[in-house]
Amino acid sequence: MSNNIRVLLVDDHPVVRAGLRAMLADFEGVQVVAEAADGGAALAELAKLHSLGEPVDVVLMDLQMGSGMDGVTATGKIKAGEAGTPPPPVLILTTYDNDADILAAVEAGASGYMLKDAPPEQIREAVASAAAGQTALAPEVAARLMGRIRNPVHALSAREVQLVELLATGMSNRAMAKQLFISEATVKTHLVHIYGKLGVDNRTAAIAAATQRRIIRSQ
Amino acid sequence: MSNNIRVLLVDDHPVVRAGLRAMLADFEGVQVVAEAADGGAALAELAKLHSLGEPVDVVLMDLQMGSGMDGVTATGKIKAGEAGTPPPPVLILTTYDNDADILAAVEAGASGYMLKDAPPEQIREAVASAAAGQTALAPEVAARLMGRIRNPVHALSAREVQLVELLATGMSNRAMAKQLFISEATVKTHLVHIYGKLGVDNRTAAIAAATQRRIIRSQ
DNA sequence: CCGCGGGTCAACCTTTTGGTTGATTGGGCC
DNA sequence: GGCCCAATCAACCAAAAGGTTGACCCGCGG
Repeated sequence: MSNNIRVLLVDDHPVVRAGLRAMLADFEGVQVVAEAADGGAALAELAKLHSLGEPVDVVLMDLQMGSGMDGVTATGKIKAGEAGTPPPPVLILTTYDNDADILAAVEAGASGYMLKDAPPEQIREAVASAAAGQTALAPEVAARLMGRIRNPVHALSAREVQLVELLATGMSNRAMAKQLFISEATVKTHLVHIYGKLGVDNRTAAIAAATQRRIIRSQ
Repeated sequence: MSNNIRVLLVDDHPVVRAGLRAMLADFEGVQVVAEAADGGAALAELAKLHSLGEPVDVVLMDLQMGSGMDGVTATGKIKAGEAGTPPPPVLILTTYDNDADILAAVEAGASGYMLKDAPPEQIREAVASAAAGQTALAPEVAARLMGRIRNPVHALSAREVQLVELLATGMSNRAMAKQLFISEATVKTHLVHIYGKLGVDNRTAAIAAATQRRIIRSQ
C-alpha cells in the first residue's frame, strides 16, 4: 500500500475540480497530480504522465461532461489500455445515481461509484479503496442495487424498460407498436403491466415515476 | 464601496462549497464568511451574522438542494426580509439553465444567474457586480432570455410553463384544473396552445419537447 | 379608442388510452 | 413432463384526452 496515492481529476466544472483539489489536499497520502475537463483530455493526461514515468494511481471521473468525451466512454477507453498505460482504477464521482449510468459505468470497468454530495471522509475512503484495488460503492448506490436484487416484484422487465424509454419520447401506442414490430394490443398490455409495477395509472405519470426511480435517465 | 465583499455560500454539496471557497480565496477583496447546506440554514446564518453586526454583502446560492428549502424559495424569503436583515443581493450559481428555473429565480428577486461550469474569472466578476448592486447573467443565460424575447412566437407564456410543469409530474387534466383553480376546459385550451407552440400533438411529446428545450427540468 | 393577445369557460365530437378478460407461444426451472 | 412467466394478440367497453368553435374579460400599446 503506497502512502502517496497519485490522483487524476476529470470533471468539466472548474468549481468541482477546485473543491476536490482542496478536499483531497487535506488528506495525508493523497496527491492530485493532474486535472482534465473531459474524457479526451483525461486520456491525454494519462499518456503524458505515463511517458514521464509519473503513473496515476486512481482516476476520479465525473460522468456528465458538458462537451467532449463522456465519463463512461473515457472509462472504457482507459480500461482498454488506449491511454498506453497499465489501466489505473477509475472511481466514478457524479451527481446522480440512475440505474442506467451505474450499470454502464460498472460495465465499462469502473472500480467504484460515489455521489458528489458524499461527505469528504467517504470520498477519501473510496479513493483509498480504489487505490488498493478494491471496489467502492456509495451507500445509496449499493442500496439501489440491493433493492433491485432483493425485490424484483416491481422491477420492470427489459422489454418494459424499452417501452418506457419510447414512452418518454412522446410516442403514441401506434408509433411504439410500429417501432417494435408488435401490435397495439401488445403495447397496451405492456403498458398496463408497467402501470401496475410503478403504481400509476397513466403514461405521463409512468414517465415521471420511471424518471424519479432512475429507471430511465432524462435530458 | 467596500473592497472586502462578504459572501455567504449556500450549496448542499460539500465538494462544491470547498471549490467555491478555494476559488474565492484566490480573489482580492472577497471573503467567504459563512456556509449553509440548504435554504433554511442560509436564513439562519443571515440572521445570526446580522445580529453579530457582521452583515453579508452577497449570497451565492445553488437552486437544487438535495433536501431542505430549495434555492428559489430561500431567495424569495431573503428578499422578503424574513432573515431579519436588509436583503443582500442573491446570486444564483447552479448547474442547469432551464427557462423555468431562470424565470423563477428572477421573479424571486435574484440579482444574477451563473452556471457552475463558468470560468472562475466570470464568477468573480459576477460576485463583484452583485455586490455593487448590478445584475449579472451568464452568457448562456442571457442568450436564452434574448432568444425568448426576439422570437416570442413559440415561447410559452408563464401560465403555459406552469401547465407543462404539472404535466411532467403525471397529473391528469382534472387534477391540474383543481390544482390551479381553473376548469378542465381551460386546461385543455392551454394544452392545445402548448402543443401548437411546441409542435407536438399529445402530452407526453410535449413533456419530451419541453425537457429538450430546457423549458422545464427533468430530474 | 380600439385591436390584440392571454386567460378563462362551454359544448360538441373524434381519437386515443385505460382496464378487463381471455388465449397462445416459447423459455427456464423443479 | 408440468408449471410459471414474459411476450404476444384480440375484442370490448369506459374514461380521458385531443380538436374545434365560439365566447367573455382584461390589460397593454398603437
